[in-house]
Amino acid sequence: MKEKNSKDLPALECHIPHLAYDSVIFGYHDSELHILILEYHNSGLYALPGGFVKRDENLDDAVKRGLTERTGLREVYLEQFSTFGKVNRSKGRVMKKILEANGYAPEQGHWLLDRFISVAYYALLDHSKVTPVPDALSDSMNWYPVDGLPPLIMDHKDIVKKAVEVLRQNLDKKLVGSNLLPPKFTMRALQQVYEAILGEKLTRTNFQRKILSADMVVRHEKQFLGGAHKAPYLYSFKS
Amino acid sequence: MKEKNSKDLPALECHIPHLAYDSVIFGYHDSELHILILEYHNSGLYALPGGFVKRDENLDDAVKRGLTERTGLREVYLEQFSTFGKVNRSKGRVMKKILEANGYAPEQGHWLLDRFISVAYYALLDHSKVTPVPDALSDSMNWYPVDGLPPLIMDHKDIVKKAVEVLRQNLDKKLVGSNLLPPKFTMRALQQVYEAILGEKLTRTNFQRKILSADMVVRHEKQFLGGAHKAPYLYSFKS
DNA sequence: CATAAATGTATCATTATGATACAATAATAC
DNA sequence: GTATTATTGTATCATAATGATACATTTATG
Repeated sequence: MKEKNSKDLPALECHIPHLAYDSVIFGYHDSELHILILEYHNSGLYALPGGFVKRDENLDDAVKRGLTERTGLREVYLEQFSTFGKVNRSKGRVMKKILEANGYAPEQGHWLLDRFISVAYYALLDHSKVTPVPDALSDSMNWYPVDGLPPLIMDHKDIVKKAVEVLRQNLDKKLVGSNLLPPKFTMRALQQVYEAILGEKLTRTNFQRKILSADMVVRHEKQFLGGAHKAPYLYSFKS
Repeated sequence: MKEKNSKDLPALECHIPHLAYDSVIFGYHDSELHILILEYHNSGLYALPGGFVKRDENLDDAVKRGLTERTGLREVYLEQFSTFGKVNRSKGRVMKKILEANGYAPEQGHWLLDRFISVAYYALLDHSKVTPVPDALSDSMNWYPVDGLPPLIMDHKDIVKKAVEVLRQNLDKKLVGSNLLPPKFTMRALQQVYEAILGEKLTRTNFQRKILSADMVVRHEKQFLGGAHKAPYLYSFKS
């Protein structure tokens, strides 16, 4: 493979050095919570989708920009949850391997091989609306169940772990369910989302009582399709 | 005043550019929650104590280092709570004014006048153990009640607001009280800490029941001093 | 020694939560 | 058509958590 010029890589002049972001992008399908994971070209390395912050760009906007590029979606629910700043979290070695596997030969001291502090965000989105777009260095970006992730580079496993913890904590405070489901859904679907996030079974009747008494959903017409049983109502989130 | 040489300022070579931290240092006294605030020399400007991260230093360690320098304490309870990254949060103007008021004349484009992303931490400590040490640019560092802060530079007011929100959320999950009080304390003192943090009155008897049933404190001997009333027990936190 | 002030505990009412029961109903099998 | 089955929506009971109140206790003061 012909060596590519480093000029095709993100340029230091445009970006804040030593600063990156990583996104834990949650989606729900098949009764499981999933995350989007990048696979880098020719390297067998897996990572969270992330990126860099432009010098004249708000941190939040950089993350939104990356998210839109990778998923095709705008207006995604996004929350910053932690910043990872250990010296040894950055591995110049790993980054070099990824770049070389893509045909680049970054010179010694290239800014992408430096130490990076990473601000971590999680996103919640409707799995069915996403068309994953891998970045320039990656073969593919695919959904993996949270409990069945491939080995990830650097500290990305820790980042995911923390994201899940924070998501669980926020489950009752924020409208988590509303962002992972289509606009209308059954009570059963919502319960399965909660169970997937919490990793435990909930009692159906008490869950229903809790959701209804929390006054967070409105009830719509009944849904008549497939299932030898009473038709469930459809619900949607308020506001 | 003779102009000082910029070489006395923190050097770019040693530090990660565009990255800072700010600390919201909580202490409790006089039934109120207080924060340590710096007053810069000759400028009438007030700010949270903060600093920069060395190129070979863990982010957490940089914050601990700064905290020890400002308070004289080691082993302080410290928690990262948010990272502030808006482009317009940094004000080169303000930083320039502070430096000039200290006799420095930073050249155009000096790194301290750049845009900064700031990782915010809060600390909890025993007010009586602290000896505040202002930094090189500051006249003084003093305790201010959270509800009576002077006007702060840049977005420091937002940082404090967020810190208080997170502290309130964490109040029941983490051992907040144990870090703001001396090792032994009365139930009344603990209740006052809770009330100061939450900004609301609690029912004494129910608070006592809650703390005792949470199994977080051990009871010691009674305290016989000052007060025309039944002597209270002293308690201390477990673990 | 009576008083005032605050403490430690008990108890009642109310609310929230967990567990169980049961009628209603849409698709399927016959 | 009719019985069957799986799931839904709701009600209800028991238990736990929380809020409100009562009261005896005890320490310094006058």
